[in-house]
Amino acid sequence: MEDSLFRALADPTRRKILELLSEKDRTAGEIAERFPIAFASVSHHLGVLKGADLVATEREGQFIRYRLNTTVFQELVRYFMTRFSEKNNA
Amino acid sequence: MEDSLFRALADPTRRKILELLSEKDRTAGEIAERFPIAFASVSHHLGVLKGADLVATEREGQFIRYRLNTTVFQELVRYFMTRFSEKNNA
DNA sequence: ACAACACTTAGACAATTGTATAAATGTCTG
DNA sequence: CAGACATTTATACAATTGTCTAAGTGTTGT
Repeated sequence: MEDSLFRALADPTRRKILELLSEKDRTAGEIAERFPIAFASVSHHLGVLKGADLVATEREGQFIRYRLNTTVFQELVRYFMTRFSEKNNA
Repeated sequence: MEDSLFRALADPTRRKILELLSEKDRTAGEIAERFPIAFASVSHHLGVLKGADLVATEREGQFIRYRLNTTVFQELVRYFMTRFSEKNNA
């Protein structure tokens, strides 16, 4: 498991971004307008999420659309389940 | 989901400690001797893990025994599965 | 080519964090 | 109770991080 992955998840703004993306894919601007911080700061967070491979991007004209990389989340769930969680949960 | 939880998981030393505890419960000293950093530093990490409720402690004479709190890991797995992971994984 | 728009990158700064050493707390045994 | 042992807490400091403003890159339309 990559260190960058856990570091990326450590920030609440980034987790909020991931939750927004779990609803549907969104452009950088659509994401940024949801937060009280500067667009550039959100862009920085998006870069961190991308560096951790938690999201992927696709250019759409002027826009850049972000989407969740569900594969990484599956690996994460597997990591926690196999190592730390007891086997008998509902 | 608590912010402290994700912050606690962000450090590689702390994740290593959790992996050690997933094998079996251990005292602070048994954990500390596995790392190249000062005992006090490991103790600090243990405090962070405890603050995030990822571990629990029990005094045993002079020793303090640490154990994994598997409940929190189960909640974590559920958080990731319901929000982020697609449903059709093996 | 130019201007407007969408977004990222660079540079600076304050806040947080990981580590160290030193001091403190708690427990056991003679 | 004194001394040894196990561990935590206090304090300090360098490294990392989140945020900002300003500048840069890429795309569209005139």
